[in-house]
Amino acid sequence: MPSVILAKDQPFDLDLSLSCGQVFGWEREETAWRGIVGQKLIRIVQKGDRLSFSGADTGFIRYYFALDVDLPEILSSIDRDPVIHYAVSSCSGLRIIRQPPWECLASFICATYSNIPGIRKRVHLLCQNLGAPLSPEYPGLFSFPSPTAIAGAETCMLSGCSLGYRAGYLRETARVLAADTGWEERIDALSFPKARANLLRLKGVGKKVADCVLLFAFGKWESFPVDVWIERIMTRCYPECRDLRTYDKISDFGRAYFGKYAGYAQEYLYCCRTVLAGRVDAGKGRGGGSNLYVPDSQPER
DNA sequence: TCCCAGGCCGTCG
DNA sequence: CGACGGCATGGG
Repeated sequence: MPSVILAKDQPFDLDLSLSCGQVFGWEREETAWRGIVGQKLIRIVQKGDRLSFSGADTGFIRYYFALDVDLPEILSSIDRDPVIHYAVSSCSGLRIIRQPPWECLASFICATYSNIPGIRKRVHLLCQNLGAPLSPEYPGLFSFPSPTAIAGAETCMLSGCSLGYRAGYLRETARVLAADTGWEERIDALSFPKARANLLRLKGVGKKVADCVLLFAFGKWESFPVDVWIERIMTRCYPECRDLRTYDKISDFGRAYFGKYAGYAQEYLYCCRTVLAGRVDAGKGRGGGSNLYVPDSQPER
């Protein structure tokens, strides 16, 4: 089984990176993770500084998990107050994965107004219902369906993926992109704002989805997606955001404040969302209020 | 049972 | 612009 040894000064946490809500096509097996990326069926396990894997070559693994990125350098650039410092300290080794654009885009179209387990279910169903068999070696495992496969899917197959009202958006966007080979290269070559405007023309793609795709698939690390959790965290922990009520104002603040790696800051904050939003009790009891482990909600800086 | 979830779209001031 | 209702589904 091939493996890579992580550099001592380049932390990486596989579990954290795969379970933090940036990617939805991976599942835990007994000891390892199993993931479908493109046409690859990848298994990977981490033991300390050793990453052992199958189904892909070393170059792909290093690229996909962004092991070539100087993480400490990025984190030192965003670590500018007690709030983000808490998040950075709590999520050591979290890296932003480089996802294939279509899988990422389609996943986040399916992600709107849903929780993470629900998104994972939809992604899994899409693969099972509309994906291509990976190989005779892995019966029952299917790739993420291409735009063409989704555009041409029987309505009942698409509806059977628990997509709800998102099914129409996904199908329409799949239809447009199936006829637009080269869209990935085009987006990739554009600046962040132009790429964003381009993605916003697609059905089911609003600011949040566009920003997630730019961050998680196109390496536009200044992107600062704002979901309900990030909105809570920013308005609660950052006085400058106290009264900001629109998406763009919060996102623009995040980008201006954290700089060109604002997306990393966003992801670390998101990873600590229940604590930083003051909702440790969410789902049980009355929720809200507890400040366990939370740095001062109005940090002096 | 209830509330909420990595929101978007159409519409109306 | 900004605000607001509707939307389908599943998880806790």
